[in-house]
Amino acid sequence: MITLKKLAEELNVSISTVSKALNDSTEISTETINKVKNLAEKYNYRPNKAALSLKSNRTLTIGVVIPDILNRFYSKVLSGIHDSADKNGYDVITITTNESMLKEIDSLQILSRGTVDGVIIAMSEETLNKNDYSHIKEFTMKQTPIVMFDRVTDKINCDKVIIDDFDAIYNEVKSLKALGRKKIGFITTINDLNVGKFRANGFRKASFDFFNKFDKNLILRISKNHDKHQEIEKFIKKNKPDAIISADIICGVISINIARNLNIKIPENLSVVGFGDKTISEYSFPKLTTIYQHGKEIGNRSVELLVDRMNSKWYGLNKNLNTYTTDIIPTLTIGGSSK
Amino acid sequence: MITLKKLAEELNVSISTVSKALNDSTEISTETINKVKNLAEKYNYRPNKAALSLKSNRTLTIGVVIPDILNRFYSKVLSGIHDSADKNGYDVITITTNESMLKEIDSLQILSRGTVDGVIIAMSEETLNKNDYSHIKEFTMKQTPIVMFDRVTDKINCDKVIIDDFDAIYNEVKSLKALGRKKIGFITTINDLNVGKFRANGFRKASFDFFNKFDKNLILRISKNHDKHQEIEKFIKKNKPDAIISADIICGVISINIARNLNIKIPENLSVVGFGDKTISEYSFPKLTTIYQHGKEIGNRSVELLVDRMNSKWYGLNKNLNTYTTDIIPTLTIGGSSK
DNA sequence: CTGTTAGCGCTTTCAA
DNA sequence: TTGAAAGCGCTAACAG
Repeated sequence: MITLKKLAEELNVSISTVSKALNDSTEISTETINKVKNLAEKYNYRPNKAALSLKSNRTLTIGVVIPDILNRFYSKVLSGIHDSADKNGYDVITITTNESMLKEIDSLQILSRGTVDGVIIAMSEETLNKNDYSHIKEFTMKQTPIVMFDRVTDKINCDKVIIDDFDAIYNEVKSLKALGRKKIGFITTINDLNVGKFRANGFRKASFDFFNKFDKNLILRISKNHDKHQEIEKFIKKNKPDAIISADIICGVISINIARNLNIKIPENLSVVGFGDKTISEYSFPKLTTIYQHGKEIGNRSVELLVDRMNSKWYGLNKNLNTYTTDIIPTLTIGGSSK
Repeated sequence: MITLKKLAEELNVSISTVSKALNDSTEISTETINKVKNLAEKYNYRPNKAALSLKSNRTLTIGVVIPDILNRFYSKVLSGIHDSADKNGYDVITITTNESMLKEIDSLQILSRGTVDGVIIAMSEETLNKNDYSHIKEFTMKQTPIVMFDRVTDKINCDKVIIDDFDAIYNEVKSLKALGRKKIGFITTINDLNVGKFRANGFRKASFDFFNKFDKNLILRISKNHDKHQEIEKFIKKNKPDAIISADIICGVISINIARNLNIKIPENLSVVGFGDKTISEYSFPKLTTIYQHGKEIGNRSVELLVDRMNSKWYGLNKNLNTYTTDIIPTLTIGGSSK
């Protein structure tokens, strides 16, 4: 590897002169600059990244933690992440968890070594199931910005990117009807931003269109501070739906667990369709794959949010933004439509 | 970020003591070791990766350069790469070229900054088309080991992983026959390792099975030092096949170019099926997607070869291995079967 | 305009 | 058994 030192030696100047020359410092004469640049060019000199990050405390690399790279949805998101990261001059280091919480913990450890400037993560199913986000929480205590997408939780305060798609829910209802399902329940979580509002609207419209009626009771809205498990159990016992659409993946997973505990046969007597990715739909019958139109966009947005955050931190704006953003854009909604 | 320095200050010992303690040096007393380790544990200390690589000249990261992450084949390979890299303690940094040679050149530049210990690459279509591998060649001049897979070329001396699958060719012939093709040509390149031998066998057997005959003339074997363009042009003019199966992607691309120059309508009058990935099959009609069974395995093998190479380099075995391997395993064949 | 120096976090001689 | 110091490649404050 060709270094500043070698260039300096060959030119009989000091290392700092070379460094400054390559960075177009006004301190250096044009003549020297040219001399240096020519030699650098000749040897195809590239500054060592490790040295740079050690010095600058920036790696210009972002870390991505996803459950599965073969999942179409995640690979689309990843593709979007790559594009945007590239545009912003960041490298991408990807780790897959295979839905394992242990691996996820590991991954965050690996990325906590000054390897990356920021992290984009979709949590593993195991993490969601165990409802234990301590490792993520711990990570957020450090200085490294983190953005969650798709598999998110209220328990963690950070930027989030989720989808909220009217059409998808609408079509989901249509498909379930076509499959003979008659009593479809819809579960959504309420938060300050009315996330899931568009989805609920999609559900309502579909109910009218395909069942000629809309039963308010078939929508379960769970408030932030309520116990999801309890609410969902009550909901299932009371309404006995033969299909459940969950506006987020967490409630989907919970629904499945509860139904199993209640000895309801899945998928024979209850289809559960999660509005997340393939993981959930694997449990439903027949297998329904929610089609995401917005994978790339989610990736793009995640990077943008992360870059913003990293820049704020870098330029010392953290104080201002930390409180600011946590309240204002904890969740970014994509693809919502209010038709 | 918690550093050795901070630990040292808090414990009132020197930095080097802390370093040694954490590395279980026999120089340090058990008592001190425990003290240090406890504090490190408490603060969840992780050694800074940049510092480590600067010092050790190893990054424990491998770079992957692929045309497209959304291509099923490449994502499978990538998945295999991830698994193996993880097992070997390497991080993975991925860059996609979108089939652009410029982007590929860029990618190699990025990875030439001491960012990675080794590179796994499948070249872009543009690179293959232009038949210009100077950037790869240049890269191999540096110290960083490189492994090519799928999209390979004889022009570069390095470890390679390609597929050589009897069944796939066999089925390809079957499909083409089913589509009404009557005169199927097979193009393969010959090298010392008889790569493509299994494929040729697959073709021969399929010819007998599906056409009840095997016309030797319909196999074109191109020797290393022959001009592919010329040979293929001659072959097409002489045999006028209505379908061509190319054992490697390069000949596939070349065939298409030549056919176009000859005003042969693709895909109406000539199907070209490349034995590589989707890129080629997009030009064939109807679109044939070669199904790869071995994506993950290719990824695994690539990493293994690379790790071997990196270790040899690291442990100073290069001299020995450099000559050795260039001759013996320039190409690794996977999935070959001689049924 | 150019050079010296310190320091980013870490390992590793060498000295105490 | 511990510490001081050098050095990996780079930048930047400070001196000349």
